[in-house]
Amino acid sequence: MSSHYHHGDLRSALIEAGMTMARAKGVGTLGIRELARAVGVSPNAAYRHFASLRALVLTVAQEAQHRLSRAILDRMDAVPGEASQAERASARLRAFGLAYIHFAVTEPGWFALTCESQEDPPGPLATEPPPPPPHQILLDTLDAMVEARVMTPQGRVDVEWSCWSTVHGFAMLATAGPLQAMPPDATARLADRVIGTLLKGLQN
Amino acid sequence: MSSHYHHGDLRSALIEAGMTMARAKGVGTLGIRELARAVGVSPNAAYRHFASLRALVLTVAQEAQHRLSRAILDRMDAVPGEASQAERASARLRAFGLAYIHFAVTEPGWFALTCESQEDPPGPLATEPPPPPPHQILLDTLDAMVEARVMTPQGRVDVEWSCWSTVHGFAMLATAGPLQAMPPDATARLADRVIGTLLKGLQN
DNA sequence: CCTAGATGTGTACGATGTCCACATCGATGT
DNA sequence: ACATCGATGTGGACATCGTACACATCTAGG
Repeated sequence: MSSHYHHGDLRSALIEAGMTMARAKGVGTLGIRELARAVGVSPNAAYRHFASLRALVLTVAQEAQHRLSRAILDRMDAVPGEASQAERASARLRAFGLAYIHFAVTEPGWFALTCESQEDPPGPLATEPPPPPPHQILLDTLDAMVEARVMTPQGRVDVEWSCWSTVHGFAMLATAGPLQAMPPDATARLADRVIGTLLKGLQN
Repeated sequence: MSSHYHHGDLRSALIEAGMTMARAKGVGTLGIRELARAVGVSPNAAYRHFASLRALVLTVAQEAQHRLSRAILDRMDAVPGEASQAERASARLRAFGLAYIHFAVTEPGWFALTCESQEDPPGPLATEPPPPPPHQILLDTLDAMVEARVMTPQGRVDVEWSCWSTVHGFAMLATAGPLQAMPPDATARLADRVIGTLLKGLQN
């Protein structure tokens, strides 16, 4: 019989199973055997597509990072055309931070995955071109701010690390730190304040 | 013979072994069997002192947090008496951030441990009284700033989260993120800049 | 001195990541 | 049409891990 001895697209199936499992039970629970079980396949089948558990996790992490980027871009593109280019540029930076934190709070499992995402040599690229990584989006957003004259070129130097530190740090505190227990709407309000003082520090 | 069948102070020995191992090989490598082996004792002996591996790790994490607090307090106390109370208060906040980041960069294994430190019910307290947790140190430092009139009471609201987000986020980027490869002195300079823009954002 | 509790040992079980040999399938060339 | 070969999936084995259970040993108090 032409049974399902061959799965068809095991690689994608494993990645997807990894995403659902990370979302449901956290990053640490990702395991070769459990993932293979979820897909209905022998544990060793996974080794035809990934060199090790670490490689699998890294690939899933890359997928999680893509979703983060898309969430950020969606929210930034939803920023209305403000009166001035300057206002719009600032509003887009604020949207970046809020989207980053919102993603972390609403999908903590996926967010934890994005933190594992390092340089990755693995397999074939996805069908659709990957979005730019969050870091690149941030750089572009800041460049747009100096172009809109809301930030001076010398004020621009190294500020990406201020932005990323603040936003990433808040996301950490909210998902794995002392803000874990805070209700989501309160977290969102606090995030808005924190990003506000960040923007104040960036002026001129 | 009064052999070493009983170890004497196995609990402390396990904690210390956990600290050295976390420092050398990272947090993820901490294991009951390996720690017991390092102390020269049967794996199950550890269970007389800790309910589980998780409990052991949490206890070691608490010890790491104490060292973080002491490192912060040391550096803050080394801040010289400035011309004004106001300058000194600001300088102490800056010292807090720099000490936090310096600890993370020089002892990444221990810093990763402090991130696991949650509320902990475990065993007997240490002989000497524990230092206040970093969060409390930060709160006191900020209160001193409003007392020194370098910050208004309404400006004080929620700023601890701005400070902690920035400093903790930078530490994360430097130890587990894209700044990992940066040479330590460059990291220190960048940290100084980032804390600078944070302080600018806190003004008034 | 003897007994009871605290502390350490040994064995065992289930689960995991990964290696190896083998089975099965789809495409390819004759 | 058919043999073959590479890609893909299976099964079994091994070392390691956390941890539970029964037992050994030491130390303190009556």
